[in-house]
Amino acid sequence: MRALPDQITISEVSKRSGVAASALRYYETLGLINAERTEGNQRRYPRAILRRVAVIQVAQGLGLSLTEIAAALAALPAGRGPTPADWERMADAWRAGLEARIASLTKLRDSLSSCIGCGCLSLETCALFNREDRAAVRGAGARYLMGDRPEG
Amino acid sequence: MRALPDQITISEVSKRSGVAASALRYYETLGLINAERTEGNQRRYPRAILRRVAVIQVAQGLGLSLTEIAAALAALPAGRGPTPADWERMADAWRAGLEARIASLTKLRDSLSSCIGCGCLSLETCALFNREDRAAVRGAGARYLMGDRPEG
DNA sequence: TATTGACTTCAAGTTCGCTTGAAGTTGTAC
DNA sequence: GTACAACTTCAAGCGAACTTGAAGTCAATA
Repeated sequence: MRALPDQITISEVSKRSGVAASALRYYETLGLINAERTEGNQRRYPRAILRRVAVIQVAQGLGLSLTEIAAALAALPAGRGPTPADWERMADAWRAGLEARIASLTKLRDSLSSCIGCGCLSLETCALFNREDRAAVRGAGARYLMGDRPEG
Repeated sequence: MRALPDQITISEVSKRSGVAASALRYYETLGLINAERTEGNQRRYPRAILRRVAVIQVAQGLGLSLTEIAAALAALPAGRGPTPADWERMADAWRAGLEARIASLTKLRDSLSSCIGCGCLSLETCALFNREDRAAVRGAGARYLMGDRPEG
């Protein structure tokens, strides 16, 4: 009565979630997930890991970095899947982020449209040069795309 | 009567455009910009370079990769700034891309909202797992974020 | 003329989210 | 008990968009 029936291997998690085993190991180094080990040091996951991985995927799809996701998941009980309440709280915060992103993209589009309309080439004074708008466009990766550095 | 008054140095371009000199040199290796050289091999730019760099910045802000921008700029006369007509053509194409991005983010937000509403945790069947939506979120960088690989 | 600051090239480093490969260990099925 | 797939760790590589550093050259000024 040692091995519970819901211990699954990394390749099974990989198959069921669509996330490569190497990626799952990588997530572990970042503290997004964790696993118990067999006597021979192999990972064994509880079934609830699938939900946790699913949430990670959704969050990534929303454009969050793994670090941000790690922070969100850190608020949850240990290595298990989130409860409906947890999920609701997270999703709500993420939706707000999404909406902000949509808003700035819309603003950007409007600027571009009016820029086309007026045929302006005095770009220096153009609304498109608003830094905030530009920063909001970037998705995952390329975090230091523009103006994020101290630059001595 | 050799040196025309509109030849500016790389540091001046950098100051006026806000783009680091190292970045300008990098752009040159990618064919985005180019410069004449002094006898001593230093770069000298025509003033029109500022408009060209400005357009690069706007395009980046819209989420285009430098390679994509290079392709767009390749249609323009040599190393000079774009004419109003050029700009209009490019901006129009870019606006279309922006609108597509806004549309998929909006769809994503709606999925997330309904997901919150129903409190669903059967994430596997959730609209948020639609790959197309997720792929559309990424901005500059992280091109192979999900599902872009052959994966033997 | 000498110095200083701006410039040059080239190679290597950075971040993010992984993948790939090497070299060795474990688990399972026969 | 042995074969073989699946696992382990660790180091290195990728791609985008740059930055940083080294080592040397050029331009302007006192």
